[in-house]
Amino acid sequence: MATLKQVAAHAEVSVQTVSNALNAPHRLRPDTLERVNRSIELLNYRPNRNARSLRTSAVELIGYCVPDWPNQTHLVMDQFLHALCAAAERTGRHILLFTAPGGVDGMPTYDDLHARRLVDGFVLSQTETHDPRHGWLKERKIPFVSFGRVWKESEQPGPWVDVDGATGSAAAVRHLYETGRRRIAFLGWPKSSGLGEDRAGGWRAACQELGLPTTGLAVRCRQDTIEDGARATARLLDSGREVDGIVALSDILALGALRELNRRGRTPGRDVGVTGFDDSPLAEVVSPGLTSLRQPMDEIADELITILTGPADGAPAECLLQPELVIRGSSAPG
Amino acid sequence: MATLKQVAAHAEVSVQTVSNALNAPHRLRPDTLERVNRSIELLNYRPNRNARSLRTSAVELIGYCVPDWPNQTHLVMDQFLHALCAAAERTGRHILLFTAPGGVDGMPTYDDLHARRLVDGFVLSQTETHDPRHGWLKERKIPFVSFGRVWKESEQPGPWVDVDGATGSAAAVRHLYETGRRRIAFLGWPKSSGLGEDRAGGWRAACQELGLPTTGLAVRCRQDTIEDGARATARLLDSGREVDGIVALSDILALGALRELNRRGRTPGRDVGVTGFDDSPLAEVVSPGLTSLRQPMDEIADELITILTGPADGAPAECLLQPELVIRGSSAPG
DNA sequence: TGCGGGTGTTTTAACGTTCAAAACCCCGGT
DNA sequence: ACCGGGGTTTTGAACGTTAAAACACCCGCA
Repeated sequence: MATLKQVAAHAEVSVQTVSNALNAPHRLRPDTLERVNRSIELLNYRPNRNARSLRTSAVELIGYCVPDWPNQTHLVMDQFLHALCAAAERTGRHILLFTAPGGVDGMPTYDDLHARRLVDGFVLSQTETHDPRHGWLKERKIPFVSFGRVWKESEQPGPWVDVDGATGSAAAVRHLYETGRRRIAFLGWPKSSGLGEDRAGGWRAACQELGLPTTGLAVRCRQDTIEDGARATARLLDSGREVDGIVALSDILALGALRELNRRGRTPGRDVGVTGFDDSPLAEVVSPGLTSLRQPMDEIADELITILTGPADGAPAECLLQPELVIRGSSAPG
Repeated sequence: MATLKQVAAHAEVSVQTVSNALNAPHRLRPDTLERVNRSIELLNYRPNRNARSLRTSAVELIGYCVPDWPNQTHLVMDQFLHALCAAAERTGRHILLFTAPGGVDGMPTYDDLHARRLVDGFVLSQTETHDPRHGWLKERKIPFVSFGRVWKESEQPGPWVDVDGATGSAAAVRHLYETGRRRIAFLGWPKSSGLGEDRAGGWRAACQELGLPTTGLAVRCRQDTIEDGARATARLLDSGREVDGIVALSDILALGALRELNRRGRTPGRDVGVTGFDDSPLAEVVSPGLTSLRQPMDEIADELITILTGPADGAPAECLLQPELVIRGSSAPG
């Protein structure tokens, strides 16, 4: 494996000159640059990242804790990781994966990775209500950025990127309205979920704006399963409220709605419009296709990396992105 | 951030002694060790991994290329990544993610990561028939191990870990047999898929062993979608072959089967037994639950890491693990 | 002719660690 | 008193890179 020294010897210049050829080529005379580059090429030289990091004390690695998947099935995690990776690479960085216990118990792991200089900073996701990780990291001045807001805090402890769930479900409501629906229900999670309340709020606001009823039309599911989604849908249909549209807080719940509708011989799309959230791979693969709100993963990842690697000046960066309604058969005009 | 030097000064020993306290404590007199450890603790010292790697030229990082998800929905990728991470950490290593073009076009990326000493080696997955990556890496003596065999090669170009698909689907067949099924069909992929043929072979062998018919009972789906699975199931049911069991090559195809059965008013489990493959999160979340073959992710990950980080002696290690049949409602006795 | 000011290149030192070898210490045996 | 030797600690050098200072050279100008 060639080193700077060998390249320098071959090109008959000093080591530093070769280093400059790579990091500050404008400093070299064109002919020297040319000669050095030829030697680099010829010897197939690749800078040793460890030596570089040791000297500059920047490892260009970003830590991401791969979650434990206790309750939620996170169907878009692969999309997220791919986007995050790609975004990191666009800035010459990479993603380092690790595992850690949830909540505050995992923080020593974060600290350790940072202290031993395995990573420069962290991207957090799976943010939970009152998530303690943000405050902990901020206190210790460990660089991080969060995908997802810390709900129920007066002040966000650090920079974040998030998707506007309220506007998203409002868009879903308006879309169903445009396809002729007038009694649009909401399938959600327990009130303790900040993310859930955000999306529920959008549904309610849009309904009120359009003069649609909301009373008795919001149902909460304990778990994010097809089963619970189906049960909630059954309750709605049995309530006699003539529901003709369902905005679900997740694709999984929406699948439950589709199943229950099918079971009762009502055709999703034609009889009842249904929308999901996240545009997981499933949305495309079921039939009829599930109308869903796509999270703009590439933008999210780009913003995360930009914020994390940008100048760490004063005010923490905050970025709210809009989801995109992907229309499929489940919301076809009735 | 404390360094060896500072710890040494504090403990009034040489730098090397502190290093030894960490890497070869048996060389120190107990009282010295004690004193050094106290200083380490007090100064909250953490060894700098970059300096260490520079000296020892081992980075303890393993590269994993996060796939592009063109066609297949890889629902168990998160499980795999979590297991891989955990296994790596058990040996003091970590996983570094990166993206690369598919096939041979991506190889320069692998080479680069290795040459610049960002990783020690690679874990490959998503192995395809005639996958060129294995040969390429082997030729250049870049350490790697593959999750998945390279199908259709006389000789496997390098170490691998894989799950025994043949035995897996045979187990599914036997299970359906035990629950009273006698006409068991197979939902598969095109013949070009090595993995598909492996699983199909197991189904055929088990049926023959049990004296069950197979003619006309294997159906191939172009794509791994619920839609295609449903269509294939429809064809089977229309063929007049009195199918009472379906072994599907993937959970997605199995979901298609469940849907088609429901559509025709036939209850999965009671009327027709259905099994899937991979035990993806969906299997648990649908109703009735989908009987499926769980890949032993923790074992797989452990073997991958063991092989990759073990002694690189002569014969390439090969390891075939058994999937586990997870029984749920979709195969309840009729 | 000598001097200031670029421009391009080299020298020196350092980043934090580990390896190899040398030095030191203490003890028992001659 | 001297030597040998095992256990413990220190010394010196090296891993491959970059920042900063030093140097050499050329040019224009007084």
